[in-house]
Amino acid sequence: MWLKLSFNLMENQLFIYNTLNRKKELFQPLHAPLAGMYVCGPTVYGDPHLGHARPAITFDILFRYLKHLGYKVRYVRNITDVGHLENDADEGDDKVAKKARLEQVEPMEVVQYYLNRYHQAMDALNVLPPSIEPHASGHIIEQIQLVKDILDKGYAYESEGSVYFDVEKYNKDYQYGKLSGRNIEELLNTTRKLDGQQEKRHSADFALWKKASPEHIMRWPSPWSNGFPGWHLECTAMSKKYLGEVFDIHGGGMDLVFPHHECEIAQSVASTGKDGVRYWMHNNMITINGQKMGKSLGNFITLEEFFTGKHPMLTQAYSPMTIRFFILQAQYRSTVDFSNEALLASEKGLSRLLEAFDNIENLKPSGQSSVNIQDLKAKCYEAMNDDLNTPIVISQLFEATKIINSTLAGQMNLSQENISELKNLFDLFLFDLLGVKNEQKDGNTSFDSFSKAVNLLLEMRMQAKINKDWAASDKIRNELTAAGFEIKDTKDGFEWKLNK
RNA sequence: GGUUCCUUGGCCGAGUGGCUAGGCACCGGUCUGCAAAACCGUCUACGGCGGUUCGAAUCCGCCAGGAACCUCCA
Repeated sequence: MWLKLSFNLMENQLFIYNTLNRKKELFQPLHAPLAGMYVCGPTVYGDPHLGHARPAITFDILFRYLKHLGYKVRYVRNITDVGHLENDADEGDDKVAKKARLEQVEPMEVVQYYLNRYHQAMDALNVLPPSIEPHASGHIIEQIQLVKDILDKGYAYESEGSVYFDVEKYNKDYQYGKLSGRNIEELLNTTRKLDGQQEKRHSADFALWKKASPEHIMRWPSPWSNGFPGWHLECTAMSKKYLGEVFDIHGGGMDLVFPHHECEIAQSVASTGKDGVRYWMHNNMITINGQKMGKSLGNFITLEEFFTGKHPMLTQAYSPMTIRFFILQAQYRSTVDFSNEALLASEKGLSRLLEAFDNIENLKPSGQSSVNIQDLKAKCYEAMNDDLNTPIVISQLFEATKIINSTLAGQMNLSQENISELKNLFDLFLFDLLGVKNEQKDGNTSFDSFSKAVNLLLEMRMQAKINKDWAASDKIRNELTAAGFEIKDTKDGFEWKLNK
């Protein structure tokens, strides 16, 4: 184990883009072979949409790759179930509480319902569950302690039962805004005049603890009031609890850079004096007609709608693996624009890869070969090491596909060694690391008998062809095609697959 | 208005100075009873204008267009 570990870690130099300095940096965990990563999970008050799939899949790839490199990874992805206000200036309803009131159920029923839906969608997308999935509501004690710590250090103040982070004071001692590149002094100077009605000293201050209004149902006792924690607090408290005061990677969507992650840094530095996070990673947005797909814009399509095709903008249903592959065909820091055309292209491309993989077992080895599969593999590693450049990995798999198909067509020769290398390449990169599932074949126990029946029909068709009974032959093919099968004639017989 | 970033062929998307990914679509060919699939080939782009350089999609400047964040959003 140790030999393998050191080999992998030595051979692979993973560079990741760090939002803190906008550069690709060599990943060197604090306590190798341990690696810690924390990713902002969903606020569970609505169905997960395509946008939620992006960070989930992006950091799933990172999780898988780090493990493959030999790290012992602790992956924490939180569930926000309290404290996320729908409006802001730290005013307005809690998102979960509002939904609960509208649907006349317990807030935790809302949370459980949408969390289940989220898990189902992630499972369909073959996103591995994180090591720990902590709920904000389950860590109120830790959050209260964090507020106390920040108060003790003098970077927060109490105001009418609520506690706010003192951004101005913090900025004098440290630098608020270094992640997002914001010059907070300008902001402070230009917005100094408040109307005096507010509890906050300054509009840039953010809530650490909010006193609950009488009708607010989610509330906990604290030294300051019966209330609830501010949104930014949970991530700092829970990452510290499970990963330590300083840990390796923090991920999330780019839209969280400011204010959420900026505030996390401030909370961490204010309470412990240390920058909690060494590598900040942010995935870009999925757009629709060039605009961010988001809840507030109302232009989102839920994952279930993609899987069922039931949305006016969708011309068909798309399998979870199509969605996953579509997302992986773009580098995670690029925006990716949704369209039916693009999704359809991914669907076809993916099925071509999977067919090629299935055909590896049909390859006949021949003595001489001129291809170098190890070279493809090396390029895949190189791409993964370059800030998880999955589109390049995929392009290499298409190169492999070309080799497989050309060999099948008798235009190329592969040695037995080549063939097993190809199998290994797909197993490792397509299935293990990119996390694609071969859906048609996986775990379908009735598939065998089903296959036998289809094979029987097609054998009858072969017989008809030999008898030059084209009417019978075409009838079988046409009916099967109409039933959703795709039939191919080959040199020695036939192949078939079921579309969707 | 401030901060950050983007603009690549019909579409989606890689590519941080020379070796000009990949997918999908289209078209032509091979194969086939006819198809389909597969294979081969074709199409060779970098928003505009300047600059640096022997050489730029890639570096610099200006202009145009777009996006994200600056309120909640992955």
